[in-house]
Amino acid sequence: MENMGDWEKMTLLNELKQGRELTKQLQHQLHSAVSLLSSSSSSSHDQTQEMLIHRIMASYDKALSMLNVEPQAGGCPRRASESPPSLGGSPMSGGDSDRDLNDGSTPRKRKVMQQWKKRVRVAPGTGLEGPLDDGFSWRKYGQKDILGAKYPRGYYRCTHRNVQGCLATKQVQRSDDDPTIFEVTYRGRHTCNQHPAAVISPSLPPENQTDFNASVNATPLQSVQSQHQQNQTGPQDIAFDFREGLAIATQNLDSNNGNHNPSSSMFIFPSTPENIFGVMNSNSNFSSNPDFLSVSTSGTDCFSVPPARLDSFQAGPSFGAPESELAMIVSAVASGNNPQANARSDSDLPLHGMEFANENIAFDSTEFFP
DNA sequence: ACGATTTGACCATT
DNA sequence: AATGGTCAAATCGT
Repeated sequence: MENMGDWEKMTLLNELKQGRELTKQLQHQLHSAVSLLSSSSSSSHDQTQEMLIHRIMASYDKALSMLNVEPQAGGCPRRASESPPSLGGSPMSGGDSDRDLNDGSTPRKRKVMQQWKKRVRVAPGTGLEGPLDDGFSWRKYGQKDILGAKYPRGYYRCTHRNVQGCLATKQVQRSDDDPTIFEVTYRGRHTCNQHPAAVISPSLPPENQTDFNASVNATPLQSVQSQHQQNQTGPQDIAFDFREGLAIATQNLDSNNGNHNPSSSMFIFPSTPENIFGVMNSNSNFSSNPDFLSVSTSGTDCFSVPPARLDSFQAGPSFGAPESELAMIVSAVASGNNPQANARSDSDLPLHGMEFANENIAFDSTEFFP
C-alpha cells in the first residue's frame, strides 16, 4: 500500500466507494422488494440477505478506513469545494508562486492547488506529438525525466502568467502503455482573460462552467493543434474532464452482464428529444481528437461519439441530485439533420459510469474502440 | 528583435 | 539521498 501511487490510491478508493454505494443500492432494492410483498414476517431467506449485505458493507467500511477514509452514509467524504487530495506527485514544490507561502516563522501547511486530470488520446499518425489544444495558450517552462516513466513530463504555465498573473499550470505526461494517450494534469484556475473556445474546457474546473443549461453551439470536435496554433485559437476544443475528489455517481455500472437497464438508473434527468443526459463519476474523462469525442472512466474508454453526430456538447456541475452522489451531468445535443444520432435506442450499451436518460439516442463505443 | 523552447542547475519535499 | 517541480541562461524560430 505504501508504494502505491496517489493515482492508484485514488482509483482504489473510488472503486471501494463505488462498491459500497452499489451495495447500498442493492440493499434498497431488496427492501423495497420485500415491502411490496405481503408484509407477513420476513423469511429467513430475507434475513440471510440482510446479513450478507451488512457484512459486505462492513468489509467496504473496513477497507475504506484502512485507506484513512471515513466511510459515511452519504457516500461523499468531501464537498467539492474542499481541497482535493494530493494526486499525482508531491504538492507543488518550489513553484515561484508558492515559494512565498511560508515566511518560515510559522510552519503552516502549503496551500494545495486545485488540480484535476484528463487523459487525451491523440490519433496515431497525425504526426502531432504535443498535447491537445484545450483553448488556452500555454508556455512550456520545463521538461523532466520521471522515474519509471518512459517519456519525459512536460511542464506548462499560462502564457499570461507575467502579464495577468494567471497561475494556471499543466503537466503533460505521455502514457507508457499507450503512447497515443497523454495524461494532462491541470493545476490552478485561469485568472487571465483568455476566452477558451467553448464553454467547456479541460483547463477550467467544473465550477467555472455554470452555464450548463445554456445551449452551446460550438463545433464539437476540433483538430489537434500544435502549441503555435494554440496561441491564436478560436472556438475549438470541447474536451473536458472532471475535478478530482468529487463523489462517485451511483448508477448501475455493471455493463458486462448484458442487463443494462436505463430505468434502473438511480438518476433520471429531464431530457428533451434533442438532448442526451449522462451521469458520470469522478473518474470519468472527456477527450477529443479529430476523429471522435470519447468519454472514459478510470482510464477505460467506454463511450465515444463521432463529431458528425453531435451539434454541440456540454457538461457542467451536477444539478437536480445530491452533490454527495453526483459528480457531473453531461449533455450532448444531437443534430436535427443528423439522422444517425437519433437512429438507435438505448439498450445494452457498453457504458461504464455513464447512463443516458434519453432513450432515443445511443452510442456504441465498440464502433470506435474495437 | 522578440517570444518560445530546451536543458542543466537549483530547491523543496519525502 | 532521491525525486519532482521550477528557474533561467542558452538556443531556436519567425
